[in-house]
Amino acid sequence: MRRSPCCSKEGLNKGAWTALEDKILTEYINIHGEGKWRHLPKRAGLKRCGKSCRLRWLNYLRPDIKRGNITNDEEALIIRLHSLLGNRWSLIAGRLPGRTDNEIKNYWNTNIGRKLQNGGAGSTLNTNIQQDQNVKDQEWHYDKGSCLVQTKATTWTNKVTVTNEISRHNEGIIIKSNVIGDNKMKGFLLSPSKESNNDPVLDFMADLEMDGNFFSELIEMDLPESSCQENKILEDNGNPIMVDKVYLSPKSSSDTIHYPWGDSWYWNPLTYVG
DNA sequence: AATGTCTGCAACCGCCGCTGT
DNA sequence: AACAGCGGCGGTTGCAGACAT
Repeated sequence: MRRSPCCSKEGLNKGAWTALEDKILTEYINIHGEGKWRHLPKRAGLKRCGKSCRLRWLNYLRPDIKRGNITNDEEALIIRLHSLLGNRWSLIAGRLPGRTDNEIKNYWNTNIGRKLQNGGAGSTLNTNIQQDQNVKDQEWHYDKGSCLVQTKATTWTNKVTVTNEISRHNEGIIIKSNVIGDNKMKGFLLSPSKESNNDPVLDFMADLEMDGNFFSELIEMDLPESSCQENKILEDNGNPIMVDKVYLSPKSSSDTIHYPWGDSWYWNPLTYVG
């Protein structure tokens, strides 16, 4: 059954907002707060759809909106996050304070996407973008269960508990992890290779079988405050484990997985937390 | 100067998940 | 369990200004 429109379209203004409309909306929200978008236009005296009011507020009028061009750092982060999350603009925007999903989406479509299309000789692409071009050139196996990035946003806040059992073996440390919640992840992070043991920070090989949401949601996890420091993730008993690098490998040697980030993937999840 | 084309981005649209009944 | 309302999301559109001819 088809839903009715969010509000009657009869007699409503459309298109660009006027300064007066902005003023009315801003003053109303400053007094009454956000939410109740459906009823807001009538109560505020605006001839606008509730959705339109919400969009205008979130993308333009909100006081914490950051104006100005996207910086190089922000662009690099967008590219990196996009390689992880795909077109989940709201999640990406959530990692860029003051930026909106609409702004990032527009920026991607008009700048980065175009650069990627033109990527190659003479372009000003930085390394990240060139890597992303390589990503595009690779075949993804979206639909074969091998891709870890989903395109649909989900909300998964405060539902997640990561427990780690650490056992030391001759070959190093094995961390068994599981995520308790609606999303399932099972797997383990293997010890650093012997070759990398010069690094005081552990390199882990990951052999993971997990829900496709896991990585994107891991970014969203509310880790304990202390876990955000010095690349530490807390064990159950509260002792920190140093985790700096995670590499992924196919679940079995027979799998042929082309990860978007290349054959192996460097990721410091705590970069994005807190 | 006039006209056509391109670009950036604000805004709209339709779909979806969550929640309350 | 089924339904409806709401908020949120991503894709797309359309317009205004910039730029090219």
